[in-house]
Amino acid sequence: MGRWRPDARARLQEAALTLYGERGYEKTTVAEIAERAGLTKRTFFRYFADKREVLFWGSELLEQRMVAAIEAAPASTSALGLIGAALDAAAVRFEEVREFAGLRHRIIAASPELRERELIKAMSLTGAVTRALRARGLDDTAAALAAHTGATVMHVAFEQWVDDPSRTPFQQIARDSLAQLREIASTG
Amino acid sequence: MGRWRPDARARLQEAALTLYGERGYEKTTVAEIAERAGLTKRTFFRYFADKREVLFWGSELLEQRMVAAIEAAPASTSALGLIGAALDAAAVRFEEVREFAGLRHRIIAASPELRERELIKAMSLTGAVTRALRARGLDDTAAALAAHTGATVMHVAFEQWVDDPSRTPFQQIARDSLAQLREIASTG
DNA sequence: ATGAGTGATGTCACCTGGTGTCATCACACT
DNA sequence: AGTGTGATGACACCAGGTGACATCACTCAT
Repeated sequence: MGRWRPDARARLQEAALTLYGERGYEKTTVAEIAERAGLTKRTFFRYFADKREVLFWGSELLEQRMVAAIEAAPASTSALGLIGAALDAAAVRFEEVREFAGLRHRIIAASPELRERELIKAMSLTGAVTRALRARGLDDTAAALAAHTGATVMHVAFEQWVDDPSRTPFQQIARDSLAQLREIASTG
Repeated sequence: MGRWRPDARARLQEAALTLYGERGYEKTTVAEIAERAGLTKRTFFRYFADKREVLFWGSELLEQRMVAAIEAAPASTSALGLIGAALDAAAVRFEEVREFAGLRHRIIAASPELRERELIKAMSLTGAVTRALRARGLDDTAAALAAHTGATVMHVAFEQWVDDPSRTPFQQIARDSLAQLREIASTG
């Protein structure tokens, strides 16, 4: 073993998730998280900008994958087709973290402070998707509308997926939701 | 004059707006705001739940007025017509506070922490509008879609209105934006 | 092998947001 | 005159967050 136990960041994340789950976010102190990870409060703040961010580390990865999926789609793909590709990429990521997704989601839902943070992350993601769609030739309005639509579908599908006991894949739920929305849009 | 100078809340709001504008949100302490208002930090927190909330007090009023407008619309009004009525109500409110709107908007835009708070307020508003639309007989999906659409239009129109030197009324900008969206939706 | 970095961590002091608790005191009401 | 009452002040305290500096195992050039 090296000088320090490795994976300090992962240990902090795990400790935080456990403690937030056991006592709730507000009743957990950063010092407690750090102690459980065998570190100090100061080190916690070297890895995470604040007490909330420990639950959101890795969200850039989701963003990158969705943007990459949009960039990689065939040239003829329609706007909603691009959204579909991005949602498929999100599905892959979600399945990777399914183990923690339910607990994490419940923790966030229970705290206004964490919900605020989640919202701004979602906005950031929508902005990135909008830019990726513009880069694919969509005009500003169409890109923004499509990105927001994708965000709505992702949100709805996630809620359905996250605590689904039958473990239906996210991809399937998202595709169904998107198809449903297509129908509403075309018949309304 | 009574025992205390009246309008403690308004004094705190004004002091906060001024100081946030002069030094920025993060470099202003609550103690400074309170002092400028002739009060103490403890009293600040009796009027406002936290340092951010002082900029958002009154947002329930906007919500109430928009919901009331939806409730009061003629029975035959379409979904987008209800959104239009809600936007008209918002316009009235915005013109009432136009004097402070620009500064307030710039302060919020400059601080991630304040943008988080603004987002959650917007979500709360969208939720209230969704419920009001459901109460008017729209099904869940249609209500949510219409409310989100309204939120998008309001956001876009607000950005255009808030620092417009020619002082175009919000109502006009919002109506134009909504009409534009109707066109996009019907031709797309 | 050795001595000078290097980088992750610890230590400590500090500021500020936020809260609980009790004191104060002008006013109102009896 | 006496008794609330309600807005405010005073004070102590906790926890999130930061800056500055110390530590110390490891690396690498000489």
